[in-house]
Amino acid sequence: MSGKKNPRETTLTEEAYQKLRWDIVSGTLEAGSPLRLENLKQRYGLGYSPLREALNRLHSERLVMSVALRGFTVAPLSLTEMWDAVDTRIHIEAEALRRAIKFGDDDWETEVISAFHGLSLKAKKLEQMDTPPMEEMKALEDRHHRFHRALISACRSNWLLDFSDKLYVETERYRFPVLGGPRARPSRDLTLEHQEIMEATIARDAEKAIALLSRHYQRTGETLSARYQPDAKPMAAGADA
Amino acid sequence: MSGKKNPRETTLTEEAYQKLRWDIVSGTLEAGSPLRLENLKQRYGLGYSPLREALNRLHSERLVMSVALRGFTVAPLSLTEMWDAVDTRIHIEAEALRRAIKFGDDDWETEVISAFHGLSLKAKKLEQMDTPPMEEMKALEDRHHRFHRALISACRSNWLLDFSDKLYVETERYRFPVLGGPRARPSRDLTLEHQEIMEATIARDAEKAIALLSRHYQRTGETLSARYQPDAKPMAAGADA
DNA sequence: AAAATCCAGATTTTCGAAAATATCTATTTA
DNA sequence: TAAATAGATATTTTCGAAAATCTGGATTTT
Repeated sequence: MSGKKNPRETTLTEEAYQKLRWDIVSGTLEAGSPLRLENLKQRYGLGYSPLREALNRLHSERLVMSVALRGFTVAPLSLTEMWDAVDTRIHIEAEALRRAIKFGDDDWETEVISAFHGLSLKAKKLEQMDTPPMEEMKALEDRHHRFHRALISACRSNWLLDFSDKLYVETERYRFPVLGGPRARPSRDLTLEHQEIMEATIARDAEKAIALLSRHYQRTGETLSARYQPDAKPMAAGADA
Repeated sequence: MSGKKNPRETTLTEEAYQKLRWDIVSGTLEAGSPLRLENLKQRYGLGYSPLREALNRLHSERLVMSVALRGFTVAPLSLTEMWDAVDTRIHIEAEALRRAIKFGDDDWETEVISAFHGLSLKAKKLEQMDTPPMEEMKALEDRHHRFHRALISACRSNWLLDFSDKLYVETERYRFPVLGGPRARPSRDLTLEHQEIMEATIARDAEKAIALLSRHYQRTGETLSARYQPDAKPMAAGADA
């Protein structure tokens, strides 16, 4: 049932990319650790070519570092890099949201509402579970991404959308351990925050929607900071790298 | 003298990347045309692996399109894409320049001035030539990039710098045929524009510098539009793709 | 005739061996 | 002893053949 039939459904490069990406974002492959091709070949049962192509793609997304002739490593985590991603994301998506609110049509509104619902349902479901399985975490991530993408999807700029995606990937990595870690989501109602953003957007109140979205990201950054600061271990090299 | 000794100076992937990139940006490889591996293998005398890796890298920079199992093509040109790149660049670099002016130190100022001089000298030299050789064009491009990069180099955001680089590559492609084409640079003194930007920046007048930089990019967009509009042929598929 | 099926030929993708390069250890030299 | 050199090992990079997949045209079926 799981779809691993013989007739391949996609390229092996794509498979390698998805698996590596997940293992990095989820922390299975630790930040900073070297990615030896022989290891990966064993681990995923794939040849050199698809692995290299996947690693190069991940390099362009800044999830892995690469030094010519010296191979690949999982990109390090650092608070300053995290904040850079958060700040830049606010700058990019504020503009994108402004334009989406200006240009968005009925289909866009529908997609925003639909994505919000899909997200909040899944979030409620996961909240009630003690230890959600990986599959569910992944599904939640997908819906979260879909919602934020939907908000700005009508901005009519492929470049803004592209950059937003890049930054989503980056911040996903920092957010993940928080979600999975000590289930402390204190004094914060994410679903409410999403709902308020959604409502201001649909109401075409650009300034309010932008302010709410910015605050949403800002708070996420603060949560991550608080999470990492006390226990500096998981971070690669202090908060400076 | 040219450095093609046996002991390799860099990876073949890098070599493939540089050559392909240049051939695309300069228009030698026409927009939209297919990039068959067998051809490229002949053309550059390289094997499949380095070529594929280079093509994937160019794909992530949007210079080539890629469809799984159907190979690569040179990315099409379109006016709307060009304007998207220009507008996004203004948005990104305005913020980056604001921060650079805020944070920049003495070294930064020095680099900005130095880069400006390098650029204006080379520009003056090229202006006096009838048909500048490719090498000189390439050198001018490098200095032009160096100048614009220097302006924002002190912004303290790797993401803004990264995005700016991406957009530079994209716009370079559209700018190139204009430079090489009918040498009509009517009523426009690029060196003066650069100088004004540089001076406002060094004077730490953020608003003025941003306004000048934005206008600079805006005008470039208009020049390119005017260049392409009358003769719609060179564009890939109208102005909509 | 239109749609569906099947076959070459062309092209991409993948593999693992071979070449190139880096890294580590032992040995020599100053 | 410390620095320099050389050799052995580990790792990445590159190559071209083989496998998988697509494309377009001819043949068959409805």
